[in-house]
Amino acid sequence: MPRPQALVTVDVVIFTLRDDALQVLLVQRGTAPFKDRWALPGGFIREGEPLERAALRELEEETGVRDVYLEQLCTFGDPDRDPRGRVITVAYYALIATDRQTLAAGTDAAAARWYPAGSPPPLAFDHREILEYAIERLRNKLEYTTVGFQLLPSKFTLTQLQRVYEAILGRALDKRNFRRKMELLDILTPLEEWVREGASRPAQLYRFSARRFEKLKDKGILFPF
Amino acid sequence: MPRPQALVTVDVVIFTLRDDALQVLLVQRGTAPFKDRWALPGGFIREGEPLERAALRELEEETGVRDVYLEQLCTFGDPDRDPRGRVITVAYYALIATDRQTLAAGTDAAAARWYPAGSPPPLAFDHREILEYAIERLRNKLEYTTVGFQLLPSKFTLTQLQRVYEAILGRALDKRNFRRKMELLDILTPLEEWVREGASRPAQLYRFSARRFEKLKDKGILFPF
DNA sequence: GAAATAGTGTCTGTTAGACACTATCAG
DNA sequence: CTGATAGTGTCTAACAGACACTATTTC
Repeated sequence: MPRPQALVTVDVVIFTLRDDALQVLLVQRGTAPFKDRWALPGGFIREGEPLERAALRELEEETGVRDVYLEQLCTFGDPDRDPRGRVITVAYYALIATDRQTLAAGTDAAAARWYPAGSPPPLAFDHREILEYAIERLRNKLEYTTVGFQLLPSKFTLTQLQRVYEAILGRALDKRNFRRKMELLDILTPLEEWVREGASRPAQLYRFSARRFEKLKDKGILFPF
Repeated sequence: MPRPQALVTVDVVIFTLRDDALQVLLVQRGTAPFKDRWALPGGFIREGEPLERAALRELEEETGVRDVYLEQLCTFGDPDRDPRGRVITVAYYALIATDRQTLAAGTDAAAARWYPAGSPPPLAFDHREILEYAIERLRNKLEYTTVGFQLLPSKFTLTQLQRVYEAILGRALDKRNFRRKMELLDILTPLEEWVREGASRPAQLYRFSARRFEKLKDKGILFPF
């Protein structure tokens, strides 16, 4: 029985929140195939390198950030997805907090840009498909996990948190209902700090309480959005 | 930059329901490594073969069934997960209806057996991990999709359907609440047929109505288990 | 005091979960 | 009539969703 070898890459869909919109990091390809096209950051795995570590490496090369939320998404392996031959890619997605989204000055990031996740430019390979799948997964995860907090700084206002949910879900949420649910979930710790956005009443800062969330999970309580 | 080639396999976690318990198909390995150990059905992808088609092929080789529910699970690629070298496996899981679970007479199935999914024998490679992950995924999917129906014949009784949910969720459900929810979801079509299990009152047969389910999905209504 | 955002409470309809008895069949 | 499984209804507590005004700040 034949055992064809394959090349293996990892691609990372790196999300962040900018201007109250879900955005994704894209890099412009410098070489063929798809030269000059935009693509998801990614590359070949190295000898002896675990898949997730390869994804973390690509992520750090492009953004300079570490310790971020990273999760495997799906594997794409159509025989003709890459004109160079049989290349199988394991896709990951990552969430970058708004206060950590500076791009690395490294060589790889020469042509890297944030794009609105919902309206990217034409993408190389099957990266459009990967991106759409990642958005859908993120939307689902938002409903029963706390991934949303990964997009915010450690201290945030309730309005900022609501913006995260609205940006990902793609619809407006009622302020009072949103706050009531957060109150009910009891996973936020209010801080004795306030911030002011322009000329208006200051907003109280909160911190995510992972410990309380663990208790909720044990009881099987899920998020209600 | 080095581009190490890798061997790519697919492994399939094939679930079915037997004796009111969730069971999984395992095959006994005939060759090293892990000779004589039980393992998930799977094997190397072929030249030009898409991943999902490879999984379907393995599935059919072991069970003889086609047209079953199959979904990609996760990809495992630790450098030392296979002593033969860098072997990356794309794991799938499949659901076989109780009335289609006859094993193929083919060569591969020489040593194939159903085992309770929760208490398998020692497994080769990292297959134990793959199996546990598949069970968790199935449990989650049960709550917001109709995968449960894939484990039943096209005609089934409400009690059979409840057994599916109980087997996968691992807990007893209240008969009246279960039936009320199914009634409410309105995705079952009652048939004018009854079956008798032993010496008792006959039970009405139902059929899953995929069309009504699609309507529910459009409205964003999910399953309430 | 005008503009801007933060923050707060009630009502209603739906649903989840707990709970026990009658109906129909074979032997 | 016994044993076995099918089938049925109510009450309560929790939650989702709709909805509008006051509070605090800058300029």
